[in-house]
Amino acid sequence: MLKHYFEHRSGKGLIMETAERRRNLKESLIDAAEAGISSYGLPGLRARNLAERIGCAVGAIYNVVADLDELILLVNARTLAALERDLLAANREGGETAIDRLCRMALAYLDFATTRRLRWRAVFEHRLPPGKAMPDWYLDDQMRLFSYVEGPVAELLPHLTQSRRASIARTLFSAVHGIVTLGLEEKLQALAPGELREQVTFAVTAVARGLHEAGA
Amino acid sequence: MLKHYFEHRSGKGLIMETAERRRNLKESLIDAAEAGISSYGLPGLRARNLAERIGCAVGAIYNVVADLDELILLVNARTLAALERDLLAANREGGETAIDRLCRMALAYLDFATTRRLRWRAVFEHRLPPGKAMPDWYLDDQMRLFSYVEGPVAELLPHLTQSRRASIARTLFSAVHGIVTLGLEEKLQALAPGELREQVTFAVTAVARGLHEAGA
DNA sequence: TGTACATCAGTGAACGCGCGTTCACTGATGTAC
DNA sequence: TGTACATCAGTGAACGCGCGTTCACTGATGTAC
Repeated sequence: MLKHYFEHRSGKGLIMETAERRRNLKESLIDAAEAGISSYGLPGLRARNLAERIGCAVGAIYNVVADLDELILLVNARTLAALERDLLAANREGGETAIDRLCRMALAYLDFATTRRLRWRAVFEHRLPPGKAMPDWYLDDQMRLFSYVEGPVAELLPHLTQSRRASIARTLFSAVHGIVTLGLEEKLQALAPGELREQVTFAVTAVARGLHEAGA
Repeated sequence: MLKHYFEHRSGKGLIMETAERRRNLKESLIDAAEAGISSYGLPGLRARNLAERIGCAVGAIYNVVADLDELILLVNARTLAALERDLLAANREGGETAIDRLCRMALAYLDFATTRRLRWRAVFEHRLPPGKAMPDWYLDDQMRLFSYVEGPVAELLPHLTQSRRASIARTLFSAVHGIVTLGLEEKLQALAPGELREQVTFAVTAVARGLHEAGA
């Protein structure tokens, strides 16, 4: 039946009209959700709001997405992907030492979090209701971020086992995450803009030096 | 008028009957709020819930507290005070090197966060509505935590300026905070219990060594 | 000490709001012949 | 190509819920004389 449909219409440029509209709707739904979160954080994601912004009825949302939770996950996945790009770029950029590359990645993380503060925070603040479990693809997206730090770490300490390297990469990532998180926390006394950058590079180089010394 | 009241009643053991009941109510209100948050996080704090738990009417809450937000702040202040005690104890405990003491404090932080996970998380998750500002006493409570790290840091690097020392202390604190936060995040792949402890001491010693080398 | 009055802690039903989600309906799009 | 029918994307009013907060009321506690 579906095959027949394909054959029947192929070549007319009208294939899957409605399926395409569906995709477009989903796309602009995510766009709108992203915009809302970027401006107001997770509370900026309201069904009626989204519907108004993309010009559809509230009910239409549920043709394309099961939940608002699913929508948040989709937005967060985008955020993770964007961060991933920035980290990769920072890692590739130049041919300096591993420590330099680690610093650049850490600073890229800081920049990302600074410029997309609310969207970035949503990744950590959102929690699914008690019953539901995170889909695997999302968990993979998260874990992959840690792995980008492994390259420079391996270069710095070539004789590490795989699991040890992964552990150190995660530690390094988490430490930078903490400095960025508390540094951007407006509940705390604000840091001078440059000071935060300095703290990040300082911490990364200190750890790296300490590692190097310990590894030797 | 109030004086008269004091004189009139003094020595009867009935002084300030109602004021005392008020204090008691406030106390058990905070207790109940703390219990709710400890079990269910911030969503565990509901007016009707609290009233039921302490056996009073919903309205009574508002005789003693302006807001549920104020109540959350009071609970968080308690949490910060408890953490403060643990950190101080860890700092005082023994007479070893500064690095050892830093590690013990970091581990104390980890233990605290582990055993009081939801209550601890509430400190970071709670946000006041856009209009309201954090009271100063609360901000002080938060900033004071950073300062406990300064002692060992000063010992490690005696020639630092005051502001540099404060900055390094904050960085160290934040790094540990990040490792603990992501390590306990159940959204992420769980770490083996011992591995997290190892990561924390590892990071602290690495930074301390790096610092020492840089300072020399 | 006793009495008349004032205060205000404590009550809990009711208010008001915001929100996610549903569902009976409609009409445009797609299908079959 | 044309026609009758089926599907299902899209609609938006309505449902249902949970919640913070209020407020008219009551009675116990405190005050004045």
